[in-house]
Amino acid sequence: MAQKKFDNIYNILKQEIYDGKYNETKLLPTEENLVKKFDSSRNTVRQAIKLLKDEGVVISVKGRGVIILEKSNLDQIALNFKSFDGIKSLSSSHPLSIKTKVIELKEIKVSEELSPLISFPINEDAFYLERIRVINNEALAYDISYFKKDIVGGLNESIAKESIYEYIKNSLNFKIMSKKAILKVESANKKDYNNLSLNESNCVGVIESNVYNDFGQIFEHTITRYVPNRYIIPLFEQIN
Amino acid sequence: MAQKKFDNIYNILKQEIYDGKYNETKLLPTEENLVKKFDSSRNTVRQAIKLLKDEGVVISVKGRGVIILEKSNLDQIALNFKSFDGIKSLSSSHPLSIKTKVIELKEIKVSEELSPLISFPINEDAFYLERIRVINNEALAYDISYFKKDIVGGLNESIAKESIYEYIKNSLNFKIMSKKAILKVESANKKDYNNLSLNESNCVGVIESNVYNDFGQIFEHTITRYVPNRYIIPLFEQIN
DNA sequence: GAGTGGTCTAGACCACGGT
DNA sequence: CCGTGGTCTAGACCACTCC
Repeated sequence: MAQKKFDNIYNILKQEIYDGKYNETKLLPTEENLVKKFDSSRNTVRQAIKLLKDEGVVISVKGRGVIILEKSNLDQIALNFKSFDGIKSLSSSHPLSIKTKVIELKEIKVSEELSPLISFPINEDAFYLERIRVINNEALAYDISYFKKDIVGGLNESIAKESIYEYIKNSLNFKIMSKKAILKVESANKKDYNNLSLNESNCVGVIESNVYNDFGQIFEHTITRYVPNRYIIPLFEQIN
Repeated sequence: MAQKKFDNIYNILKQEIYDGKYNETKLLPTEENLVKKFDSSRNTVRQAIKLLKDEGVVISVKGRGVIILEKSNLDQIALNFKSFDGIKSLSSSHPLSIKTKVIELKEIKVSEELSPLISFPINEDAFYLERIRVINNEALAYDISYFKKDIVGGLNESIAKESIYEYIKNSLNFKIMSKKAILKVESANKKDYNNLSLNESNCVGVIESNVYNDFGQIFEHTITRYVPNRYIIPLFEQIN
């Protein structure tokens, strides 16, 4: 399943936790015991534990041990949230018919005013792309995206209609490495009323994000605006 | 400043990056060179780099190096976002007058219906607390919180009016370790209209969170509902 | 092929929690 | 006091990038 040793240990421990193997103590075996159990070094065991910590499954407390977190109702909701650009549709009980409608795709030069808003240099050649996400015949979200032309090369409507990320993964010689975003609730504007199935609502959720490639360059800036009551975004925070 | 060696290295590197020392290459020195520079082991250097990665300052690519991320307009906004329960007020140009108004504080027994909603066991003794956050005379957010009585002990109105977290930190024998949350946009309900300065808006942002102590126990469940156009929540995601 | 970060090992001492 | 996780060292080999 996993060739990396610490990844393998991580998976086994996660499964064992899930199966309730440590329910009595609510503690993982000590690192020393895990070293023996998996015939590995302590560093490797600690890497596996790090993964569990990052995921919110355990915390480790010096002098006490590695403690399994109590179950939360938020866990289930936040599970496999990868479905739709990091935000998860609430209507996932039925198989979704997700359609992407391309409203506009054009080439632009980044203006002085636009530049600070999207973190692209002035005069950069870019694609401007506007898309609506229609789920089960409701327009639940739309995106305004900017892509740097010199990084993504050629974009056309058929690529934009399918997955641009698939296109990047399969056809381009860089990788998508990280994403910075902020999240807001805003009053709806004219475009929102035109594009979205807002019903009586007069607000939208807004996610504004920059996406980086494996050279540390921003190649995409996207503003996603989505209707209320349909999406959730999972968060996890470690204190200290 | 920092007694931990890797913390010290992290701070120095972050400052150097900020000062533009590596602007030409957009690369940190190789790990081997950092080992020499800081007279440390490679593991220690890698821990420092790990901190920079977690913070979205660099990415590391095998065979290429540790790459400094291009600056994003979202960085500045997301900076020091610790101000208000993890969400940052947009009106931070002036010093804020944040007041907390306690609406209700009572002891309850968790019912069968409530239990799955807040991840507290049925019949658990808990405090129910309702508070409004008034910022510059506007009611911008309110919280409904549940605290496990056997963990937080005694809560009273004067504690609730000030910071409960300060009370925990100073007076109780456990630590706050992690927080799981989800974020939604919802239509406003009656309570929202009563409690918040919604103006014309008919939606609210909702953050629902569980907070853990250093025994892995959930001791708090809070639902925060806040007005549109006033808050942002920063997000950061590493791919792979 | 040379240089990079990723993984892994086998030790050591320290700080903290619980007894 | 003992056992725990936190930090740190000094090495090794591998997978990947780039020339």
